[in-house]
Amino acid sequence: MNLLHEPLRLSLTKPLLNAIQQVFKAANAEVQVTETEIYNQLVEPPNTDLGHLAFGCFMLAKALKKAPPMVANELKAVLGSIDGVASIEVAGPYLNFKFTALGLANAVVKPALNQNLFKQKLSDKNPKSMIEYSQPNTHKEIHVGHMRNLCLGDALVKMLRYSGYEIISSTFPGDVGTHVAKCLWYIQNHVGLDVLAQKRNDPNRGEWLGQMYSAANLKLEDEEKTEKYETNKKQLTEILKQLEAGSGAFYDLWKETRGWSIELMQKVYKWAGVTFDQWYWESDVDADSVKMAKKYFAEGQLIESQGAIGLDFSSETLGFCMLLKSDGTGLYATKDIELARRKFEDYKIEKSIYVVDVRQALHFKQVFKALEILGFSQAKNCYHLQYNFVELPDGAMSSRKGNIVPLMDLVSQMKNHVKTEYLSRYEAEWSADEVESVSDAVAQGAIKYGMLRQDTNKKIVFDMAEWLKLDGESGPFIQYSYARIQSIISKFTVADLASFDGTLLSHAAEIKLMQHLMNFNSVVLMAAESYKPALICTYLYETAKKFNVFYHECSIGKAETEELKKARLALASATAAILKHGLALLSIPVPNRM
RNA sequence: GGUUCCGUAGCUCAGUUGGAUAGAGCAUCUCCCUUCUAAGGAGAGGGUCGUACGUUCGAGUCGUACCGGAGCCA
Repeated sequence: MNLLHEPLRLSLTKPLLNAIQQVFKAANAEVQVTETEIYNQLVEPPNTDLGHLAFGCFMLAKALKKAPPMVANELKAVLGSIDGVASIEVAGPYLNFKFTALGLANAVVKPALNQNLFKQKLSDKNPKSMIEYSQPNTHKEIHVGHMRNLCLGDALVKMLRYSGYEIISSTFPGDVGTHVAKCLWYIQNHVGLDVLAQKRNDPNRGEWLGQMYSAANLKLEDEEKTEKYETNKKQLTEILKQLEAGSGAFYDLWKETRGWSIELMQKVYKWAGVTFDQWYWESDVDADSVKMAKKYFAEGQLIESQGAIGLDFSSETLGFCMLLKSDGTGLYATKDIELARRKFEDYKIEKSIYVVDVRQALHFKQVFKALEILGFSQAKNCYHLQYNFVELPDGAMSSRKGNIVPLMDLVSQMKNHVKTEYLSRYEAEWSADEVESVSDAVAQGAIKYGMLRQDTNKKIVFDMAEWLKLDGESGPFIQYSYARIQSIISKFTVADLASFDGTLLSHAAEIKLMQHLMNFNSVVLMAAESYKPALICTYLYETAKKFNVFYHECSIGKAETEELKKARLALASATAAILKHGLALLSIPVPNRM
């Protein structure tokens, strides 16, 4: 299925296959096992003292009708020596392999130094895919909850591209709907257009708009049971009518203020380092989606039920998927079907991934089912990557209720915290520009790592005080290790690093580090194909931890010989390269010092 | 009521697709800066993997039922 790409695992598969064939032949048994299967069954032992890779003999034992330890012994007897392997030990049902320092160094330190490690194509099946993520609404403020979506989508795009997939990234902001009407209604009736005019020159006009939206909701809720209710409702309906008609004072106001929100989105995307290949707008698919639904109804592909038009999936426990309300207007599902059609046609994609929170699970099941019924063969390759939401210690976040933490607030608090707590000691030494850029890089590390480290199906409780703690398992921990390596590299320059002697890297800390480094591409591929950026977070954290042990136990500056110093420097540089490439997959930059 | 997800150390979470002695961080308690950045390292304590059956050589991982929490639908 997947290309074999990890050289040390690969070096064991053929000898193991030969040995297995011999053992089976001697037992007059039929053997059916491939190199790929052997490759996939090579696991890491619980600790490095046992070995660097292990092969469990359970399956073979079953086929041979013998006890696993016996099979392990038989295999060892016929295995002979393998290039780059220092020892083969039997431990119960396991065959444990230890590599030589040179074998490890050649397999991972060299290719990391010359960058070849990062140029491998990891997967041979790479359907052209689109990843849609970040669907913020205009006229609302972007908060920390949106960041989880942004980080997930962005990391997936980068991980899959790294693995060899052709990926188109897209975003689908919601720039129409009742939230827009509410916001404009509040400005018109409770703030005044003169205040709005002043806001034209405010660099934070996008944020202001979001605050107006929250204020609008509070006002409307307050007045819901008063005599003002009917008036408010009428006014909102009028605004919506103008927006739909595409003309009138509110339509002009919408066009202008929509731009303000888009500015805010772009500010956030720029900070996060995110770019989209394609921007789809809800306002753009809106009208066409209704036309499309009417056409399908005319063709007899949809059914009518109590005045509404749609598809009945109740036999599949998906309920009724409404596409046209009795007043002839469309719904979210209508738009998503039209949007999906455009994605298929515009880009000829085979696979379509949606990064949207778990609350939309039923919605996407219905949409994918509808696409299938309507004859889109790509429907079976539509995938909803659902993640659990971010909430505050006192409950769910909601722009409607106004209890949100605006993303840019978190960013500025984080940057200030980094400056005052950590960077102040460099004030005399560093330029203001460097303090600024390093604090920003660390803030990105803290926020993005924090959003990605947890599995997608677990919710994140956002507590500002907790997020500002930057020790232990965190993005900055990894960045810190990287910065230390850069510091060493700049201090001890060695000519012709690539010619280091790998046999010298025999210290336990060096072996453990290399043994871990060799898994980089395997972890990235697994993370990419299972849509789990958290796997890369854990891997990089472990890498930094193992480097720190090496750092404390194996001095580079005080190495006994120049050759050993060179070899350790090569290992440190290779580690830095892996940390940098790994963090880049999570869109986290690395500072040269911090 | 139907349906999906979650339940692992005091707290927040990992657990390589069923394998070796269940691991990290935070918090608590000890050590280590005249040595390449202490945002670091070494060590200690802390577990009935929600409960009960079942599947098998083997279950935190798979199945069934129940308990508790969350989401969506009606």
